[in-house]
Amino acid sequence: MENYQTYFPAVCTSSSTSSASLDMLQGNNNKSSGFLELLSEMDVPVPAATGLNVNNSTSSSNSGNKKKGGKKVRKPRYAFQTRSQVDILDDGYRWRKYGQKAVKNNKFPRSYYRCTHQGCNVKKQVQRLTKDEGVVVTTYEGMHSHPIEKSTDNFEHILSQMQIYTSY
DNA sequence: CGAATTTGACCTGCGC
DNA sequence: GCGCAGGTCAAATTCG
Repeated sequence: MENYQTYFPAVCTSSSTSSASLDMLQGNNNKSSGFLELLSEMDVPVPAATGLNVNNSTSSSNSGNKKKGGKKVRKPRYAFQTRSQVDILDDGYRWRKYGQKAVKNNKFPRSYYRCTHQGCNVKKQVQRLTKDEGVVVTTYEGMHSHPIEKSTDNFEHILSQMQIYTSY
């Protein structure tokens, strides 16, 4: 649950900015200092652990027994703002897309990904700024509890790939 | 043939 | 209470 800096070590060296929300990223506060911005974690109200609410009309007569420990679970979210032409920033894990929705302020839809590893409920969403087509905001949610499926050698390739797209 | 993606429907939280 | 916006699921489809 510690740092996710292992994702982009070369990038995370940038100073952590003040706690900014996604709304600021959407065009309001535009402080594009470098080519990447790391957002701090922020508390997000999470309904349940896995949140598997079956919306079945059949036998969905729940007595309303919702588990609540009383402790507000804050889910850390890490947002990366990247300059890239491609939305698929492969960080070494396998992701399965489970949704895509259009955002109000954005022309481009937001993609929702989920880690395919069993028991790993890490979520990721990719959003593109309507103002700058080349800017992609990747938000990670949760933490991985398993090794990367790909070799780190490939990771270097990814980094170089990012730089290639970045240099444009 | 299996796994991943697509896409519409559905649910929930929030504001008015 | 209703409507909007965001988030998720699940059946069908496509790709390897």
